[in-house]
Amino acid sequence: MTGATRRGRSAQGRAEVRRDLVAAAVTLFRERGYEDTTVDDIAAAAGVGRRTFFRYFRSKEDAVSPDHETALARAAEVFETAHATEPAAALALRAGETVFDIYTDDPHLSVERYRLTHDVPVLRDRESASIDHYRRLFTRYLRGRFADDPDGDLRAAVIGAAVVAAHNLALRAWLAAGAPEDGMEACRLRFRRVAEMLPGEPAHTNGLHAVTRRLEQAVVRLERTTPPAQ
Amino acid sequence: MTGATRRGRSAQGRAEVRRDLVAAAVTLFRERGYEDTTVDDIAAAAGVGRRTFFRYFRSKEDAVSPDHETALARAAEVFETAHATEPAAALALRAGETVFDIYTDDPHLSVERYRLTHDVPVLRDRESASIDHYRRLFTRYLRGRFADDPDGDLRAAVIGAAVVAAHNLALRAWLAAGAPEDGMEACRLRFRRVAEMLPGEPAHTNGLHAVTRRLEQAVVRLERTTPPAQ
DNA sequence: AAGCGTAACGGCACTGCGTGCCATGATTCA
DNA sequence: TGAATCATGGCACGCAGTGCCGTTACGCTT
Repeated sequence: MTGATRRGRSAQGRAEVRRDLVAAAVTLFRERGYEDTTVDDIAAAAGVGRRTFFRYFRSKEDAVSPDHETALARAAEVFETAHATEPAAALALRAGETVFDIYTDDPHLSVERYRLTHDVPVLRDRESASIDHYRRLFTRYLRGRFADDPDGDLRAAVIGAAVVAAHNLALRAWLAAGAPEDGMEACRLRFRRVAEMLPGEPAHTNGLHAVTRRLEQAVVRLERTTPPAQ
Repeated sequence: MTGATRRGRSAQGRAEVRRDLVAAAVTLFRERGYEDTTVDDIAAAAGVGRRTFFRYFRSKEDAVSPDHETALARAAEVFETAHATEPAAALALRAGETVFDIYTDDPHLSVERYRLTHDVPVLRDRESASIDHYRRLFTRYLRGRFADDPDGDLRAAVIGAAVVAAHNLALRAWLAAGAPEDGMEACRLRFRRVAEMLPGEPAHTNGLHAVTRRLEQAVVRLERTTPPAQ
């Protein structure tokens, strides 16, 4: 298919060109290296003009992780449409799922992207910045939730950073293992374990110790008067 | 001072040129905007050639935060020379101090830099990547510490991300307030409060939940057979 | 004091990214 | 069939970053 025959394509054609460009970029980056691959090379490999490449991607780096904006928007939608009574932890899980979806769509391509972002410093830094967008989004939401707490800002920052880091750890472990189909459940479980490590509600955390003490005393008191059942 | 008279300067001269370039860059970025300022403009404002700019900074962005490598190296030295018995929290505080030092050296310039990284998306993303270097450094160290723990990786990721986020929150709050001299102590205190929100030793944390569960079950069991005391 | 090696500099040319502009060809709709 | 629209390719341009080279100032030796 020459460039001429591709002119004036439909929306379906656009999606196809986009896929071709991503595939060409990822392949060339891994074969020749990121720095030694020019946009001309990518465009030529995909059978389009150089100018067209920049109509699909804002930059050369964008061809590696072009779905970031979409994923971020979806995650933002989760927070915006969330009911105020939904626990923050559950919300984080739901938002995390929307991000997972982006990767499970095409596991093989996701692994290639992961390797690139792992090996090429420029792409690694770019991904750090992308991930920080999620952190900011989540932290901003939490800050609103914790507005009444005395250390609300700090709690929001800590929990936001921790959850995003855990999400990323789980995701990267899955990708590093080659993104096996039966590994996504372990990935999800791993992500969920972050909840155990988070500081709970301040009143709740402090209360937890108090409750523990109170229960211990109650048990001691009761067991002193009554033999345990069974 | 013309370019000709500046040739063949000493090491002291180099530091001076470096300062001039940073000052020129920060000033111009804030006056005309980052995108509308070229490297030629910066070099001309500092009285040196364009080629010389790139002998002092790897990129245009580097002129805004040129001390990142130094700060990262100092923080790394803290971890490398740390004794194995020093608590991780104390270590984080010490490493955080070395980073604070970079900013307290020239508070006014630090504020200008903060505003730039706050306003210009490109610089913001770049700073996200820089901060992530600290996170990776700290997380890597913690992973070694928690190597024996079952969820060591996750704990390292969570604590590393949380501590760096807290450090950044405190630092940015201080900078946003104009970096007052008497505000650094509040900044330090704020940073230290992160320790209260961190997950403790896994045995401790899990134990707390386990104890709670066990006690609750005991109470239910006992209350089923015996009317509550009092 | 003269000479020499070194270090820093400025200028030039080049590659490559990203963008504005415009003509061209395909598609869709009236 | 003709007009409007959309996507494309090509061209030119500005700017970032790099390699190369000639030049100049400094420090050190003799």
